[in-house]
Amino acid sequence: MTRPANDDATPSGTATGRTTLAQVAKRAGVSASTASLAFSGSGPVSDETRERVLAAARELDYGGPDPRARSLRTGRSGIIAVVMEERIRDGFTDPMAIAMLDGIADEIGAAGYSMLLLTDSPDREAGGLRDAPMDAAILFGCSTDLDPAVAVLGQRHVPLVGVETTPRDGMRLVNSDDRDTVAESARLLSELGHTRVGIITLPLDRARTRGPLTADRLTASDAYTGLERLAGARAVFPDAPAMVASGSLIDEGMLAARRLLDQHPDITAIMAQSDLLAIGAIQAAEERGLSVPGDLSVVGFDGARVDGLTTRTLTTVVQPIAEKGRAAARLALGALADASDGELRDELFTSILRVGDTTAPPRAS
Amino acid sequence: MTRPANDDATPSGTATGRTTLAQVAKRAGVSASTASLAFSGSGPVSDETRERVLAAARELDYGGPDPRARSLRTGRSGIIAVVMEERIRDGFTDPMAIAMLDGIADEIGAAGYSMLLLTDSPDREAGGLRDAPMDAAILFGCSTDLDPAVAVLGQRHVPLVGVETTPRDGMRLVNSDDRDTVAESARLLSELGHTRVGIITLPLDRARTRGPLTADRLTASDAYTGLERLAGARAVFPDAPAMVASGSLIDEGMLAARRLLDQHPDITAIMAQSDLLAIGAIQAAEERGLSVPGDLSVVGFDGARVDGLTTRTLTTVVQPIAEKGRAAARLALGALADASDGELRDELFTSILRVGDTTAPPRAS
DNA sequence: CTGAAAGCGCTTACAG
DNA sequence: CTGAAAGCGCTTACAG
Repeated sequence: MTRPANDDATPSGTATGRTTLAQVAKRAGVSASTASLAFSGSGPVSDETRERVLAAARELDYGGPDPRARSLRTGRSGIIAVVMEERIRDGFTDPMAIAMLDGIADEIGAAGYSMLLLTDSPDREAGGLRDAPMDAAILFGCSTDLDPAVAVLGQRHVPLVGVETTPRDGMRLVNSDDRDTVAESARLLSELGHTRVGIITLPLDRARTRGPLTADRLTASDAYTGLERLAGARAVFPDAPAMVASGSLIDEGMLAARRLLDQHPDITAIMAQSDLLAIGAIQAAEERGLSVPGDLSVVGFDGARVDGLTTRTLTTVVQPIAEKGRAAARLALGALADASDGELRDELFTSILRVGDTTAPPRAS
Repeated sequence: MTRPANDDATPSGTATGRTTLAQVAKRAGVSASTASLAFSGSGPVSDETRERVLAAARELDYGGPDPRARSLRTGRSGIIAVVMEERIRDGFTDPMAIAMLDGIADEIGAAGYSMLLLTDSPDREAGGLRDAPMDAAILFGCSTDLDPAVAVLGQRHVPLVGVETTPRDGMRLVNSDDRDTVAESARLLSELGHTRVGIITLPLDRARTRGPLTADRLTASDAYTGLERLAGARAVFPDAPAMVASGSLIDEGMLAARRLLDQHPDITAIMAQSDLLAIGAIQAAEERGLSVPGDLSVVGFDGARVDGLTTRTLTTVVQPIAEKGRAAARLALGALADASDGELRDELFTSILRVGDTTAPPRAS
């Protein structure tokens, strides 16, 4: 729909004004093939010839082979797309998203590829998803609903890698054993003697609706990450009340914890589905005079290093987030190498429960 | 150098396996031109013909025109690059960077373009800067040194827009009046009665070296943003001691403030060059029993909404950061529309001093 | 080590 | 409203 307009100052048979490889070759007195080889370094060219070509390029102010033309010819654009389901402002307030993106960029950059950042906001037409050049795409986010993006990209036959998403046909996956590790942290609480535990979850629908988790909402949700972590907690505490946050934010953790403590004043521990939510829960507890972990134990998830919070060590599940990003990038790059795709396998990462100073036995009541 | 390898499963005269527009046209019984028009919607095609083409596409599982070919033909890739000088992990811990990126993405997306994210880390070969397709580039960061990126991109004749950077030939600029607004916040302190003020600055060199700002370091630095804000503060307090932080982080603000308070125990106010640094300064003050603003006034810069810090309102300079991002995107897009480039002007934004509850008269001594 | 030729898949004047 | 033709700028077998 909205697509770069071409105005009219562009090709139509006549030159565009820009220097081309052919012109450089002519000036250097060699063929276009040789000039091409001189630039790419991927063929046998005498040093002297190469020098002549590069000199000609300098004289003509030639900036190197046009990536657009190369990309058409080679069938590769050198671009890997990363698709987030939220707008940048929301997605990147989460340090986990940033750390993963960093891992992706690392691996992609080392392979000579660049990263195209696309958002799959529900309110916008597919945009870059439909039109942008890309050799593969990595999808991530809280995964409430990536179907539209998957449909568009699948239609284009772009190899797809999902991070923390529901398994889907024709899509490689990078996941971690969240359910198990959350269950492990729940058992820690259980062994400490806790029996009444509250849960703060990540968003469970696209609208990011806040509020108590009802049976209806649970059934309606398809938010992979949130549901997995919830299942882990409820494996140990089947009846634990849960409050849904509208994002992985400290402020959201505070809001949810306040409501949880209001509605269930008897809980002795809170399991938060992210470290930011956990930090918010701690702040909420402290603002009403509850000490952590004396009066309330708090468990997080992520193992995020949060700037400005050096005072205490959160009990949390540390996930290898940058490594997950790198794995996703490797899968995406791998899908290009093998046309056969057969060798590529989903990657399942293991996280580790780190016991900090925010958990303790419940106060004798 | 490192450039997507072509392996060998690619074009050489024979088909690549993927369906092409020509095949779709043939099946629909129309010419390639008509099929193209049916997809782009930019020409007169009867509804019935269009339907026939789209049906043929569906039957052949054709995902739409190949962006690589379109881009060669039209001379546009539909991609705007955003170049940060740091690695993603570092650049995106700054909420200002994220907010600006959000503004950029907004405007770029609305115009049907996508955003390529490149980093210009000193330790890596130019990477995407040299090879990636792009129609224009936006450069930002703390601007200690963007010269290498500018050189590479300039060589490629890519239109350039700099945000908060030193003016440079052939590059459009988006800046704000930081020097003036920082001076204004300094005058606020002065009018409250402060005479001994400490400054915490953003990084002033590529290595992001911490420590007291000496005359030598000041001379050696070319960090546009940091130097401008420093000049504003010293316009009012010429002799104010300054401590250089290694990033815009709460933890860095704490470190710098501690050293400042150690070395200059008589200061009654701290001017920080970012809100995160200011928050760190407040924490440092409180950890040694100084109350803010009773014992120490603290002024920030940015007007960032920092998650988890709802308790107080920082006195700070609020800059229209997302608007700056949008302006940068508009300039980049504008550079494509006008080949003539003549209409495009630098954009200078105005920030506003917001007086919060972290400033007060100095305690009578 | 170098050159001539073909063609990647599309879009756009142009002519009807 | 539709078709035939040209060509965007490059890279890559292939032949020498």
